[in-house]
Amino acid sequence: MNSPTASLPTLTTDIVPFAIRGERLEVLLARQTTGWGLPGGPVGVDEDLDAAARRQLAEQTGLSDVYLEQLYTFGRPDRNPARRMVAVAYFALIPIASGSAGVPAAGDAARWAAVDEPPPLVLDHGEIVAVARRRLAAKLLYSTIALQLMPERFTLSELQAVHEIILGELLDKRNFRKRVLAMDRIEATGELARHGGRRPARLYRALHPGQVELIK
Amino acid sequence: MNSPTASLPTLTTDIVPFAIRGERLEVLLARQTTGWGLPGGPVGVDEDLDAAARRQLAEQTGLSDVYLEQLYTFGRPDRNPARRMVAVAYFALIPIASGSAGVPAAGDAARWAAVDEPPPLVLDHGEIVAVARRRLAAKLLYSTIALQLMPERFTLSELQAVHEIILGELLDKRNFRKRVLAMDRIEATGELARHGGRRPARLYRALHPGQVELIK
DNA sequence: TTGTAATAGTGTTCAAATGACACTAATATA
DNA sequence: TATATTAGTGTCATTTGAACACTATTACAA
Repeated sequence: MNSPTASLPTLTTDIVPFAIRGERLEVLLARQTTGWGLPGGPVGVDEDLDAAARRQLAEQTGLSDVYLEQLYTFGRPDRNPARRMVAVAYFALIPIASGSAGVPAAGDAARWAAVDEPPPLVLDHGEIVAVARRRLAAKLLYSTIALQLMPERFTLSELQAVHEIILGELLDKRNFRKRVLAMDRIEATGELARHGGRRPARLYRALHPGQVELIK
Repeated sequence: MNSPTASLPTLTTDIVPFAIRGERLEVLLARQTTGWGLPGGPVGVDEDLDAAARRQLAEQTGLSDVYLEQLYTFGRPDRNPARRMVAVAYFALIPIASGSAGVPAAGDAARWAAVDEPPPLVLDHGEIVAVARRRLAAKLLYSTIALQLMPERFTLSELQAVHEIILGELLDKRNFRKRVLAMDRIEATGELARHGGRRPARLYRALHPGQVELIK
């Protein structure tokens, strides 16, 4: 091994970028030399870990200004047969594309994949996705993390659908509304969402966008 | 852009070894050149992260076979002014010394300190201890993690005292017993603990020692 | 204009879990 | 044998959580 710091593992970040697309929870993958994997890569020698994750996500997928949370550090010596690498894993939550923009998935260097039917991923990235998914589902129940997946304005039905997709089960509409409104972390904007052919829904917004708060 | 073989941050582990001693929650510190800090140090180039934490804990404090859990990875570039270091932090839970043995705190290379009145620690180790303490308290409420701090046999009063010390509040004896027995993770051994001058208490043991299970 | 299809929105009731609360039992020692 | 000390136990009220069905509003088609 001829790395300049022979006694040290290479340190990288890997990011699991989640978004709700269509009726599914999906992950944004980045093309790598040996196949599809998570966005990520080496941490600069004077670069903050969070900053490295943000930079790599932006460089490899075009995504910026998203919610990012450190997940776990994966360091099994055999996780990369070629070279010892330790990965500080993060997950990112990307709001549902509201209207035009959508996610700027840079050409064919990136692609979305359903979390439930993922393609084979390089190294242990499949395991990292699974850990991230469990963490996300667990946090739904006692935090406002789901709001990070929503656009700036959203209906309660949309918010409920996001919960149902991540948890993989249907929720009772009345109980769900009681619960999220009792949290007191969203407010009605007074506007209505028109979607044609049906009753319009009230639009809500997060009271503290960008913040994830623990409930109870 | 940083190439993978450019200079790399040094990767270390730091361990927060908790134990209940006397009526307090304490942390075991290791003497370092610049003062007191957490046990830990550089990860070997082909060494697993968990294994590195275990090794360093054993080398620096003599402790082995303890519960170890990855906490968080601290990587602010300025956390060590001398050299860029990224620390994968763990916490360890050391059972209450039952009887003779006690903790083999290797001479004056190690010392215990109360978590609530810690001495000044090197680098950001004070912050790491605080994060670990919060995580420990949070996990008390929905897991069997407290059992890792107990000796093989213990009374319910002792277990309650451990909870009270970590949570920093008094608990109702009847409700506490109802709750821990309903978890169905400990069993009475049939033996009694004699302590002189008072009614003897039944001794219990963990049904699945070494395992930390989530409840509900 | 009226009917229909589609989604939005709203309370109550029962069961389960939680939290507050006080006395008797068993031992060692004075 | 009296006292001090800790162990051990049950009930009731409140809160929380889960199940459950109908009316309201719109766009569009007939």
